[in-house]
Amino acid sequence: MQKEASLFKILSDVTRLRLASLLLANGETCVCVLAQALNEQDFKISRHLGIMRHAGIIEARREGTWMHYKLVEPNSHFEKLLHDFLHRSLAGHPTLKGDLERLSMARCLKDDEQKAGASSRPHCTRRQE
Amino acid sequence: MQKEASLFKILSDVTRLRLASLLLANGETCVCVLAQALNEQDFKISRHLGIMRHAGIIEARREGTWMHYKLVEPNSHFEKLLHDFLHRSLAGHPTLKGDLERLSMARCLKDDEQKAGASSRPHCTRRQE
DNA sequence: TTGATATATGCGTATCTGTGCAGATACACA
DNA sequence: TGTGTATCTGCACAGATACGCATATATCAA
Repeated sequence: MQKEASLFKILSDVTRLRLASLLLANGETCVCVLAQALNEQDFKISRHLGIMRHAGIIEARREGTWMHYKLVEPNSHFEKLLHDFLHRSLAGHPTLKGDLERLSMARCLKDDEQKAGASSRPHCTRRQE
Repeated sequence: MQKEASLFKILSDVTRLRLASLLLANGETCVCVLAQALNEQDFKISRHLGIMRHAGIIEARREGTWMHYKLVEPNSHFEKLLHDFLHRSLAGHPTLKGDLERLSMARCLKDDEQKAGASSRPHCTRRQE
């Protein structure tokens, strides 16, 4: 039962739980977007994503300088039910709603460059864009 | 979302996850029975029960020298779904089956007294007894 | 190659966590 | 009151964890 306990440990940190909720609700998402959605430092998000990735619950896809993360498809009865549980129990959670709100306005470029260049460079691709 | 993460932290320890599974499957249970079911030292079980009790997920009832613990009735949507999830995902788990097997044979008295006195003293009450 | 952007990681630190042991506490009974 | 059983807890220790900072790596474009 150590495997199940380890999965709970991954979700026992608020930052990771918010990340898991976001990836569950938004699908594959870029690191910079996740950092802005959670309003946290890039390196902090990156570190937690690394922990989740090492645990095998998310996977990464590189696209240029951007890294996109998404939840791994459940490969056990327990993981399948865990996904369902998270989806049902956290949908509509105030924290998740706030994170999704910030996510919808997130851009990869720094703010000053956005104001100056007006998107002369490409943004990282996001779902539904 | 800190509250939800804290609940996951409670379940992130194997001993506590096994205890939660047992209480979910067996209902109110005595400490000595839980210790024998998990094949662990009494004080270790007691400490983890204390952590779970302090977290508000289990409650205690004293009966003489015996303490009986059971899961608190879920008082939120999240907790309700969590109970359902644990019930569905861990039912039939090999670890839980083994723990339930030992639980069914557990007695409160020390082994030597059992052999000698042949149950001249009462056992702690258990479900379905 | 140089510079810029995005992401990851090594390190030191402060804090938390689980464990085992010894001892304390609570209760029942004589 | 004293003894025995069941349960809990103070303590020290080893190991894990999250954090912030600085730096490293990877990729692209000029």
